[in-house]
Amino acid sequence: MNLFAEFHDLVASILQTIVASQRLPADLDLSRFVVEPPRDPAHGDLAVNAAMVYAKEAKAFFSSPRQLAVEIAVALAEAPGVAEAEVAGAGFINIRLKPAVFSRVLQAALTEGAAFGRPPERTSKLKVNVEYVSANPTGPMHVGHGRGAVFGDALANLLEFAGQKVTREYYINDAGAQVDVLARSAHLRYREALGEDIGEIPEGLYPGDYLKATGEALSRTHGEALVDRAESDWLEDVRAEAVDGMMAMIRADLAALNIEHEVFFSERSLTRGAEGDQIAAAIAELRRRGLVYEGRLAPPKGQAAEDWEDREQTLFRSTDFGDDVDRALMKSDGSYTYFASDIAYHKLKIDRGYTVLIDVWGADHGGYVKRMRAAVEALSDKKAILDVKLCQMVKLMRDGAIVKMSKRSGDFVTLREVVDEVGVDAVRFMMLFRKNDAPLEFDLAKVIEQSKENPVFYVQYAHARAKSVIRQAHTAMPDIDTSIPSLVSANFDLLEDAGERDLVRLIAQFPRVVESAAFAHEPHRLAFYLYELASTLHSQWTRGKDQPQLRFLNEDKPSLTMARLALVEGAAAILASGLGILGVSAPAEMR
RNA sequence: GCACCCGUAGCUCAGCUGGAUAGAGCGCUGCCCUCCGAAGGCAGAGGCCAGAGGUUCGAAUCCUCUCGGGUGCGCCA
Repeated sequence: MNLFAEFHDLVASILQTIVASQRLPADLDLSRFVVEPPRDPAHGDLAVNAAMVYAKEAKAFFSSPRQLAVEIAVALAEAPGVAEAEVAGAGFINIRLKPAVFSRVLQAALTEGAAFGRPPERTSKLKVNVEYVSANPTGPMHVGHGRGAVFGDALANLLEFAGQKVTREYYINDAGAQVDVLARSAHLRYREALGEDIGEIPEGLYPGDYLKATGEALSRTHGEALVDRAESDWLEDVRAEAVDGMMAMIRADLAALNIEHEVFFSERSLTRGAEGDQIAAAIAELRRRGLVYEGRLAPPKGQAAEDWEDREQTLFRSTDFGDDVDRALMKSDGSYTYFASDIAYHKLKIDRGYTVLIDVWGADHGGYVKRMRAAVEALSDKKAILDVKLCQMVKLMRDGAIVKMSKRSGDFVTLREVVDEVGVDAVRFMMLFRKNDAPLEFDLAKVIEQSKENPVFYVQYAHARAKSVIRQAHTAMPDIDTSIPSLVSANFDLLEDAGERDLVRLIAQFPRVVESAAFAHEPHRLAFYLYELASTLHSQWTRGKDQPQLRFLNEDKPSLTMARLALVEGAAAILASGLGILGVSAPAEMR
C-alpha cells in the first residue's frame, strides 16, 4: 500500500467532483499536484498543494487559492482515516490522520514484507533496457567501472521493484582497433609463455600482467603453431580467444559484486551475424528518413588540428535533434565509425520493443550523449526515450590519503582488489550513497569501520539491532509470540511516543521513496532514505536509555511490547527490503 | 571557442519531476554510559543556497547572463 498514492487518488476524485460542477476546467491535469510529508511534522501527516497548483484554473470560480483549498479540505475531512484537514499558508491543505491509518501502514509493512512498496499490478509495465558496465574487453575493471556497474545494477533492481520489465545488458566493444591491440599483446604473452624472452612490452601494447594467463592458454591450445606466422594469419583467432578471456575475467569480477547481465551483446556481431550487416541496415533506415547526407564539416575549434582533412563524408543529421554538429558515420578508409555501430545497436534495442533505454556511462563520455539521443529519437519516431546516466569519477582513498593509480604501467588498483579487501556490501552501498553525477570519494579504511561514520555499517547495524531486539524479547519474555500474524494483531494505538510515530511515518514513506527514485532513475535516494530510517531507529533505541519506559521491551506491559516489536519488525523489514534492492545484505547480527 | 556536469554550514554531501522556518554526517561547544547491543546519544553554534536579472501565488530547484571548478570536443572507443 502507498499512503501517498491513496490520498493523491482521493484528492483527485474530490477535484473531479468540482470539475463536474463546472467550476474547474474539464481537461484539468490531475497529476500535477503532490501529496507529500510536510516539512514540519507539526503541520500534520500529509500536505497537499493542489489548491495552489490549480490557482490559475480556479480563478474564475474561486476568489483565492485558499477558497479552493477550503472546499477540498472540507471534503477531505469527511474521508475515512482523516482526523483533521485544515488550510494553511497560501493554500496548503494539511491532513492529520487517524491512528488507524498508521496501523494499516504497519500491518501492510509486516504482511506484505518484501512486496511492500511495490505498485499495484494494474500499473502498466514499461519495457526497460539498462545497459551498464560495457567496459572494453582489454583488461580488468577498475574502480570507476565498478561505480557504473553497481549503479546500473541497483537501478535495474529498483525499476524491477517498481514494476517495470527490465533487461540488464552489456555491450561488448569487440570490434575496434583496441581489440587488435589486445590480440597483439596477447600474442606477445603467448611467445613469452613458450619460453621466449620478450623484454619490455613495446609502447602501444597493453603491458598488464593479466595477459600472461591468456598467453599461456594460447600456448596450450596452439603449441608453437602461431609463432612464426604473419599477423594476418593469427590475428582473428588470437583476438577472439583474448576477448573471451577478458570477458571471462570481467564476468568473474562482476559476479564478485553480485552482478549478472542477462544479455551480452557483441559489437562485432553487428556485421558478422546471421542478420547480415546491421550497421548498413541502420544507416539505410536513417537514409530512408532523409537524415543521412554527403557533406563537409567545419574543422574543430580551440585545439590543434594539423591533420584535419576537409573532405566530403557520410553524415547523420543529428543537428535536427538538438546535437551541435552532424556526425560522421563512415571513416575515410570506408569502415564504420563507432557511432555508426552504436546507432545500429540502439536500433536493435528499439526493435526488440524497449520503450525506455538507459545507458550508464562514465562522465568522460558526456560529449557523446546528444548524438546518441538524437539517433534514438530519429529511429524510434520519438516513441523510445534514451536516458544516459553519467557516473563521475571515484577517488580511491585510504585514511584520507589518495591511493595513487597509474594506468600507464598497468598496475592500477583493480575493482576486484577493492571488493576483496572491503567486501561487496561496502562497495555497493558506498557507490550508491552519492548522486551518480557527483564525484565520489571512496575511503578503503572508513568503509570497514564499525562506527557511525561508516554509513554501510550504520544501516546494516540498524537491521541487526532490530533483529537483536526481537531475539532479546524471547529471552526476556519466553511466552511471547513474534510471528507476523501475532505482531499484526497488536494494538498499534499504544504507539504514542513521538519517536515511535516518527518511525511509522518514515515506514509509510517507503513506497513513495521507491516510486520517486525509480521515476528519476536515481537509486541514491533509496540509500539516503535507508540511512534516515536507520538513524531514526537507532535514535529511538537510545532514548530507551534515559527513559526506560520507552524501551521496546517492557516485561510488565506485554501489549505495549507487542506493538513496539511490530514497529521494530516493520522497520527491519523495510531495511531488509531496501538494502535488497540496492544489492546489499541485511545481516541479522554483526557481532 | 563550443557543449555537458557541478557550485548549498569550516569539510564531505542530501534537498523527493517549483512548496511552508534550507537538512544530515564529520569537525567545534556543552551535557549523558550499572540500563533492550555505548560499535553511542541529546542539545547548541555555524548559511546572502557562487553572483545578477527574469518567470509566478511561491525559486536552492525553471530561464538568461556573469564568475569559478570539472569533463569532453574531427574518422579514437
